[in-house]
Amino acid sequence: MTNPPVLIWLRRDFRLSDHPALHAACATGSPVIPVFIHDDPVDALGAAPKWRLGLALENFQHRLEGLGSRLILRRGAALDQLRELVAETGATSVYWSRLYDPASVARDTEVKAALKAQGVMAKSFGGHLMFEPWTVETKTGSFYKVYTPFWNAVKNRAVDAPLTAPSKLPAPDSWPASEDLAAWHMDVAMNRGAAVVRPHVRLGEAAAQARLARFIDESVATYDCTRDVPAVDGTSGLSENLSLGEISAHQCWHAGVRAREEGKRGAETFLKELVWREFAYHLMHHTPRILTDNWKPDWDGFPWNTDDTAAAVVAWKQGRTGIAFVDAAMRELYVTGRMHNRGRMIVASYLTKHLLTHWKIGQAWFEQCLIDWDPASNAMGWQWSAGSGPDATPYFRVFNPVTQLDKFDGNRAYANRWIAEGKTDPSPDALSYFDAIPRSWKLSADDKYPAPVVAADEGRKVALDAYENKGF
DNA sequence: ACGCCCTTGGG
DNA sequence: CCAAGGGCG
Repeated sequence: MTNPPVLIWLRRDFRLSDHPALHAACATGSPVIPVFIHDDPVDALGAAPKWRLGLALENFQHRLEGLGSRLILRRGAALDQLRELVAETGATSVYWSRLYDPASVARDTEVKAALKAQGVMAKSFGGHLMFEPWTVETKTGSFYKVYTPFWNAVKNRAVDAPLTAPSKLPAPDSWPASEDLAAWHMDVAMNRGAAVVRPHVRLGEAAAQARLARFIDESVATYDCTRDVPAVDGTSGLSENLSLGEISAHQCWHAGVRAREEGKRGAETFLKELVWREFAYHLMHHTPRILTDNWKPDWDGFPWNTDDTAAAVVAWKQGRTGIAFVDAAMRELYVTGRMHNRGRMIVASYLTKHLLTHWKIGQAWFEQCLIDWDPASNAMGWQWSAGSGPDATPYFRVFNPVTQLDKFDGNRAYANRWIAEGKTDPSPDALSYFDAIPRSWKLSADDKYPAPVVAADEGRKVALDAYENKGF
C-alpha cells in the first residue's frame, strides 16, 4: 500500500529543474500526478499564446513520459476537475506554483479555500518570480512606482539557488483518465500559417537551457550594446520560455551573476532586464487595473482613437504603414511570434503617438500575436509607451522611427530582412510573411511598398498637439 | 520638507 | 538644451 498521491497542478511552469512545487511534491516520497486543466482562462488566451501553450504541453508530456510519469489533461472548471481527481485518485494534497494576474489569484484563492474545507492539503509555491511582489516595499511601506529605486531595493537580495530536477517521479498505482491534447485544437485560432511560425519557436526546457548557456557564452558580454540592434541576435530570447516557465528567472539570474563575476560587461544590463519582469509583476500585483485601465487616471479623457478597424490601425497590424522600422517589426511579430525589444518600443510609440491610437488596441494585438505573451509585461510596456503608465516615457518623448532606423539599423539589415516589396531579391523571411498572413488581407510581395500613413515628422507634431490640448 | 532623480529621445 | 511632474529617501 503506497502513500496517497500528490497532485501537482501545472499552469505556466513546464520545467523539471528549479521547480519548488514539483520539488516539494517529490520530497514527500508519495506518488506524483502532474495535471493540466484547460479552464476558461486557457480558452480566453490569444491565438499565438494558446498555440504556443499547446506546444509546451505536448513537449512536457513527452518529457514526463520519459521519466515514467504522465501529464493528465482535463477540461472544465479548475475546482471541479481537481475535486474529481482527488476523488478518483485518493490524493490528499494538491500543489501548484503561484500566478499573479487578478483572474488567476481569484481562482486559486477559491480553489485553495474549497480544497482545504474538504480536508485536502492545498499548497501554493513560488517559482515564477524571484521576488514575491508583496515583499518589496519603499521605506515608507508602499509599493514601487519607479523602476530604478525598485532595482536598488532588490539588486543585492539573495536569490534562491536553483533546485535540481527530480531524477524520477514516482507513479501512482493507477493513472486517472486523461483527455487527448490533439482534441483540444489549441491551434484553432492560429489562422495564420502556423507552419511558418513553428520553426521560430524555441520549445521546451532543454532548448531554453541551451539558449541561456549560449547567450551567456557568446552574447552577454556585449549585451549592453548589441541588445539594441534588431538585426543582431544579441538578446537572450528567453521571454517565451520564461512566460511558460520552461526556464526559471532564478536560473537566468544565477547565470547572469556568474557572468558578471567573470567580468562580462553586459551581464549587469541582463540582470536589470530580468528585474524589469519582476517590476511588471510588482505593479500588476499592487495595481491590477494596469491590465485594463490607464494607470494614471488623468489620461482617461485623452482623445485616443479607439476604432480597431480604422485604416491606419489595419495598416499598422499588417505591417503596411510605409514606415520601414514599424513594418519590419510588425512582420517579424507575425512570422516569429516575437519582436525585438527596440521594435516593440517603436511600433508602440508609432501607434499611440503618431496614430493617436489607444494603447489597448496595441496590447490586444500583441496578446493575439506574441508567443512570449505575458500579461504583466505587455500591459506595463504599452502603458509605458503611451505615457499613461507608471514611470512612463514623458509625453514629449516621441520616437522618430526614421531616425531610429538610421541609428539602430544603419545598414538596413533588419528592414531588408522583413520587407519584400520593391526588392529584386527579397529575403526568405520577408517572403515568408506572405505565407503567414490570411488570404483576406489580399497582400502580395509584388505590391508597391506603401507611402507612409503618417510621416515621421508629421506624427510628432500630431502627438505633441494632442498632448498640449489635453492640458498638461 | 526638500532636493535629487528619472531605461531606451529629439532637434 | 528641451521638458512635467512626481517618486523616493
